[in-house]
Amino acid sequence: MADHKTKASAKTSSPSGGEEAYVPPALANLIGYYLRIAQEASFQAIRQGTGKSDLKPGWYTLLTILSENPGVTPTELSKLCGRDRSTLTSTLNGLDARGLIARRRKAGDQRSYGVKLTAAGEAMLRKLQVIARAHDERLDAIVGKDKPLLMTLLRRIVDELGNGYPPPPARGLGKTSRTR
Amino acid sequence: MADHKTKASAKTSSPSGGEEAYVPPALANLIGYYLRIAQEASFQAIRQGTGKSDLKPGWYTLLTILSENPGVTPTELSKLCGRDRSTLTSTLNGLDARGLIARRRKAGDQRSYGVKLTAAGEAMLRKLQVIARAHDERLDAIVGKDKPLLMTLLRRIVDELGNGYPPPPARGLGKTSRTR
DNA sequence: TATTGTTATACTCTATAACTATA
DNA sequence: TATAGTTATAGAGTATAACAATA
Repeated sequence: MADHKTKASAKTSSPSGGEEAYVPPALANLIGYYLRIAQEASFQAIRQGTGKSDLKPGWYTLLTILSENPGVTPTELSKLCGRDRSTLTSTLNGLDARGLIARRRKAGDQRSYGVKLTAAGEAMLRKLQVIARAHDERLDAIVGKDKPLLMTLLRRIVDELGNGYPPPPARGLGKTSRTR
Repeated sequence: MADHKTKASAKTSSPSGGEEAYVPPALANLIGYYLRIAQEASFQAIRQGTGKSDLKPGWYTLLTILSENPGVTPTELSKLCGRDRSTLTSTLNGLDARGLIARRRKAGDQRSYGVKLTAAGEAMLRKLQVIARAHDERLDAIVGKDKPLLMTLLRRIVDELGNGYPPPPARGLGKTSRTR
């Protein structure tokens, strides 16, 4: 269920947001826990910005990457955003259907194609940027002068955890496949 | 697809982890973006700890809350963890099936029941705690002396974003429309 | 009528495996 | 054979709406 309209007990709107989040004492000092709920709060705030509109927050990163790397192939794109290729197909279809991207057959290789933003795609990206910027300005205001340090710490977490700690199951010579 | 066994291009294991994450320049200075990828890296690292085992990382928070609030009802529990009640049912069933929790009918109200950890549930929680602690120690090592500040900042983000910013859509006493 | 737990359903995101058409 | 993109399928995770039992 979800009594959202049941009566006047009307919490905010989402079950997450609203009131003060209860934090289990045992978790209150864990970086990992706060990383999660802070990210959740942030993401949820963004959703409120895009709302029902055709702007899917999930597109933002993808459009940004496309904007900065016009002509990439889906496989390259999947590596850039760290997801499996197969997860991109339907999103690309959606973007294509909305005229936000153009797929152009590669000259040399008939199997592949390059993806780039259309004018509409660039426009959509700009709209999303406005939302993203507004959101991050709010975050900037919250963290204030400590932003540089916060960014440093988060970057360090990404860099140090990001690499396969349990070292690559050492399965043979990985022919240099690079992220690119 | 996912040619994980196709040949020697062998990345780490997950498409996410591995190599250095590519960060689109346009996003590199956004707190929200780094919040997300840092959280992703953290979560992914935890998964490596639990692996295939019967330990679902998602259980940790729930078991912790139950441990600290023995006897809560599902509805109370859903409020404590900020999710809709309906999302708890299947998880509780799973925990129950594994003998990790016990459901006991309430005396006063036949509709509800209290949930508490069994001995096995406490044991499972302890196992998860070991993993969580190890993980957070790694994070502690990464952030070093700046942990207190990092925690303060993350907490501030949660607190300030967490509350319904777009104030409750001011939807009047809508008691009318009910489910059925 | 209101509330509790549950069920049904759906949507997002992501993954693996297998398929096709090239190479 | 190996690679590129796609399809099929699956599984978390979460949401809303509706239901039956009980209050």
